[in-house]
Amino acid sequence: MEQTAAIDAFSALAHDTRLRIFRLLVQRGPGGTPAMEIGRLLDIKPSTLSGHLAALKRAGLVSSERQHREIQYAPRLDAVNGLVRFLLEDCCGGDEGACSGIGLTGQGCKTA
Amino acid sequence: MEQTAAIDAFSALAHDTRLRIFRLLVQRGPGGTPAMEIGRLLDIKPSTLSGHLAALKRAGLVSSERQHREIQYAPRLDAVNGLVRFLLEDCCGGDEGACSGIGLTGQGCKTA
DNA sequence: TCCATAATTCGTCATTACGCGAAATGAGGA
DNA sequence: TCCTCATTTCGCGTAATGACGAATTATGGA
Repeated sequence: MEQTAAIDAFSALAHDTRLRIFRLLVQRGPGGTPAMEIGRLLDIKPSTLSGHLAALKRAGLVSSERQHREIQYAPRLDAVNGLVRFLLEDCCGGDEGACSGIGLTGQGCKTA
Repeated sequence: MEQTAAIDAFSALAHDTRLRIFRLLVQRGPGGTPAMEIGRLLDIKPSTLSGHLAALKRAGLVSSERQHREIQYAPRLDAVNGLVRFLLEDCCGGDEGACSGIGLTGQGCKTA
């Protein structure tokens, strides 16, 4: 994960509609949700939705796959993992114990 | 954590300079870093830096405390934790096992 | 009290992001 | 092949964001 990719991801999430879309996809699970259904559930116009889904995809936060006539969108949870690792890289200068007890073990923060 | 707060936090991180500031603070650790030193290390003008630090603080991502003549800024790692929890809330509709193996246990995703 | 340094506020200009209607594109079923 | 529905592209007006110099405020030492 590099700076530019992280910024793209954070930018994608820093928007009311896109954040709602992403969280909906998380709740729907890895099976995927058709674009049209997202729009129906969240009341988003097709052209607007299309742009937001494209942004989320460009940011690597969602994947898409065609199923018959519809395109299914699914969240990429590994992207979230990567973001957190990037944020916490070299946490506390590698000083074990300095950043303890935040419950992010394995995310770049070496201690629990 | 609510939607608005999450958007503020993601917006704050969705910027080259602010992301560099936050990651620097993470690496520096919870002890805090004086504002001026941040500016010196990252080559940011005082007025610009001030605005960015204010944005990060408004978003709840950093805390500040006065030490003598300087103001020390420290990262709030619990905020990162909160963001991830918010993102993954009700992951997979609560279906244990559906979202396995992403290494985010305890972050809102119920399985490992 | 006075000064030097730390940090913030303000104003301006340039750049970019959003929403959405209308039109175009694309894929699959009959 | 033709038709229909799903999705994308384009263009416009509007609104928000960012950088930074200059001026201002605030803090602690002499």
